[in-house]
Amino acid sequence: MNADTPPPRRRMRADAHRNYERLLTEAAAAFAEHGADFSLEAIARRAGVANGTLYGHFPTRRALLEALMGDRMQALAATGAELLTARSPFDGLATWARAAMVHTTIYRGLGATLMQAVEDETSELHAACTAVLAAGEELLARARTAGEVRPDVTAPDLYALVNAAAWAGEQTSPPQGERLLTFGLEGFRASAPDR
Amino acid sequence: MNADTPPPRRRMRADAHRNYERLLTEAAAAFAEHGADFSLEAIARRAGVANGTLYGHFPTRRALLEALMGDRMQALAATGAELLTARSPFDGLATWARAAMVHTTIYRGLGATLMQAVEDETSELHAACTAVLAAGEELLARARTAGEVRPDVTAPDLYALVNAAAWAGEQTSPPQGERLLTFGLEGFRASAPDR
DNA sequence: GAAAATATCGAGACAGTCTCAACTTTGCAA
DNA sequence: TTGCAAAGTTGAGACTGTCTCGATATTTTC
Repeated sequence: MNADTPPPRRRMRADAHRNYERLLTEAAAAFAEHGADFSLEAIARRAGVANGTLYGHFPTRRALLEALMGDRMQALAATGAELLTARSPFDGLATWARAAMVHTTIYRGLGATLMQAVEDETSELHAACTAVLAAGEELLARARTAGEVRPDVTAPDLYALVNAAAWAGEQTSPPQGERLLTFGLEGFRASAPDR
Repeated sequence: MNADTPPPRRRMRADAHRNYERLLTEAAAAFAEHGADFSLEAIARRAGVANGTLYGHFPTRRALLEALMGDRMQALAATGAELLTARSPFDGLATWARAAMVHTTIYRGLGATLMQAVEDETSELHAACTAVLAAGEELLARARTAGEVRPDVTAPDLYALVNAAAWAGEQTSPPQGERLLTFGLEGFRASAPDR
């Protein structure tokens, strides 16, 4: 994954590219196993590189997380677009929301970063977040038009719900994210469908 | 607040009690201003005490937070009991949930501690959490009986919702906790009231 | 194949958590 | 009142983590 991505504008030196990839790989493994707060120093060590090298490629933890999440976010947006053709607009929305929650849960503690990225225009992830938000908005719009969700539910509401549910799931021992998400989605529903 | 609370079993030495109170006061101020992650070292300094003294009284950050929250939690439980007489059971529940969210928001980043405390039987706060959960359950039960909430909504669901909404509010720049809480509560509502 | 450009290295400054042996203060009992 | 054991405090220091930067090494380019 993320095989040939030279992130800055000009081409990277061969050794630099190697280290860059190695760092991403190790970071992904470490974050998946220990959460998004795992020591950067330890990641550099695991990647067989001095910590200065890590900071050279990724000035902040967020930059590293963002490099890791970019593709994933785009994929999530794409999934959203596919679900636009779901039989029931509401179900499409709900399915997507669940996928988004799984996505957030990939690294424990990731939610906060994702919430910040959406508001911070300078974030590498901002474009990806915008795409995700747009995907959410399309799903919402369709459900709204079908009279299946309340007219005042916004894409940021959906985004916040997904991340908050993921957060709650991380805090509870039989993870409670699913339940919270379900209730929240029910709350989005227009009160009297038709029957 | 918390004027005369000798927390351990045997009476505390006068100077120890003084320091204990001083630490609580400074910690409350610092956490309120800078969030629950504020440096313990700095709190000790502000309290005019060596950091070893702080650790002597509060072995962990959580212990300090717990000492700070105990009374507050009990008060929240009491508020719940009062709201049992609200005109509409659902409104009583909703009002209480909002109060609980404000309560969680007292220190930025507190939510995680509160979520852990409810599950950890060894926590100082566990009893207080249980009281809060019980208060929530009573409000839920009343609303359930009145047919105003779904039968499958539990007190832990309510607790998780409140804390998750508080968390979300901390992450968003016009705080979105209120909205999320509202949607969640709507999701708790029984589908077809009567009209 | 050597200069220029680009990366890496790792020591060290800094901040935070937490511990512990030496020291000080308090309260009680004679 | 005194004095001493118990209780409490102190602050240096071990440790972990973040982040920077001058010296050094590797690649690329011509």
